[in-house]
Amino acid sequence: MPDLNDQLGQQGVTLADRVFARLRQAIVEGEIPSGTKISEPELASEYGISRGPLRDAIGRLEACHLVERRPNVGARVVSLTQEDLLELYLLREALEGMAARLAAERMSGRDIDELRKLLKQHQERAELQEGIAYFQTEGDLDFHYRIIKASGNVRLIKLLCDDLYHLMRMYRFQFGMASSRALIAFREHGHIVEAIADRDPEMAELIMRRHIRSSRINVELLFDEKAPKGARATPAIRSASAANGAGAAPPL
Amino acid sequence: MPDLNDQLGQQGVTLADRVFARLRQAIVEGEIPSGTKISEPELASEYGISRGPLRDAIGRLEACHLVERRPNVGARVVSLTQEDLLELYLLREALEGMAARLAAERMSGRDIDELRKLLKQHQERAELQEGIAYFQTEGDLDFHYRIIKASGNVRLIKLLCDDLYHLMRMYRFQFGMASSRALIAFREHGHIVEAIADRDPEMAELIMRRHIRSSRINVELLFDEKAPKGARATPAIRSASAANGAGAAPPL
DNA sequence: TGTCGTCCGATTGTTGACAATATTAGGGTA
DNA sequence: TACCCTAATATTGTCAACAATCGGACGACA
Repeated sequence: MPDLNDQLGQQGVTLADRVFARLRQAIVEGEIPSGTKISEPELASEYGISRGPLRDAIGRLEACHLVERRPNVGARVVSLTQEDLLELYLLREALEGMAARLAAERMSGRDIDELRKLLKQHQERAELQEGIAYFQTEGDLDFHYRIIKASGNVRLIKLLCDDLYHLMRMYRFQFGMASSRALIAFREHGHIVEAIADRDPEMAELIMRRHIRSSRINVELLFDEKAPKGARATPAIRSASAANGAGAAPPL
Repeated sequence: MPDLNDQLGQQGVTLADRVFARLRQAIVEGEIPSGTKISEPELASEYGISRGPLRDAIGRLEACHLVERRPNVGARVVSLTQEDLLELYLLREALEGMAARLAAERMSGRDIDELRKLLKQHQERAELQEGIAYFQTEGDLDFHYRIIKASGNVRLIKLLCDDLYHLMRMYRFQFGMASSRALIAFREHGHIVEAIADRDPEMAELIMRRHIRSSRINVELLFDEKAPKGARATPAIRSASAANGAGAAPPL
């Protein structure tokens, strides 16, 4: 599982960079639950740094919509709403459809082979775990991630990988994923690869869009049966290491 | 011409907010040319503020891709490349196509009338100036802006209006706009409104996508004849008030 | 003469203290 | 008892100084 956006390899890594990456992971994985107030003095002392770089990091979190900030009040971890998730799916449908089309046009033969290999790995793992863990292990996001990168559109890649996908992961950590669609989704992935291998951009876009649309509708149904009215998200997974008072946090 | 994103009306406006808005405008409108190094001490003294909020503002500029930052080196105003502009158009095609579809589904009748009125105003002005100034006066962006907002998709709106559109404006200030397409574009706007008024989402998306694609191809041709090889942008418009040494900058 | 290494200056990253604002607790009054 | 006003407290926004890093100039050496 390659890191979603590896900022390794670049030269200088500042303090704010590290605390940003760390906070993002903590938020996405639910260690800091939705709606939590981000206290600057508290976090600063926990990480053993000053408020300067911390504020910088919080600013970046705000930029990718993981926290919301109000002047003179503070920042809170975003509260994920049903509507927001559906909007996210609509966006993904348009953007990843485009990515699939571009990938079919520009992806190298070697990368297509790599993609096939990835699916084969997923298949073995999926068979092993009887299809229940395809989403949880993020094999799904990994697949989508590769196609996005294969699009070659720098701005599209940044947008999806740096911003939207962390939000998607956050939703998955909170709500879990319906495993009923795992097998279907896996097959659809296969069809997408086929379309790309056939160099059929329109087909690749079509299937990708349908793929994401199906996911969205599945989520909609899930929401409707669980919470009839558009209710806020109540965290399902608990923080593993949120209650470890002071000390905490290995050095950056 | 309403402000693209009015942060008026909200309560507390911090120093960083104001300097951010100001810097963004200066960059977009070419007052601070492409590729310029952003010197923190210099700007801080010019605006009469400390480096703290200034760094915050620069961070936000980086978030919307108006400046690029390297650790321990500094920030530079982005250099607009031909490839980047074409990527931008591809993104717009997907996103605004989606916006037009959603607008056709959800726009209120009253807002449609408003949109018609806007086009009528544009027509009068366009006739007055013989079609040459449709793009320059940003009537074009204004039209697109309304449809985006009418989509009702909060995330889509933020993405397009807060980030991508400032970049588009920056390109227009640098390269100017081909006025040859002004009349055509105006007519296409009319068709889009008709499709929306007909509550025909598919048609609205189709026309919007074609509209933006035509613009892109027009830009491509323009680039090809001007600079055969993918050359960097050389600023065409000069800063009006860049040379006013010290003093400068009315208070924030 | 060209290249490498070192040093210096300047800029950025970071820190801690100060000022301004919002939240909350408490008391007074209708 | 409920509501409003006031004051205390804590948090955020801002500032100025310190430390770390980078870019360029100068000079030594092949």
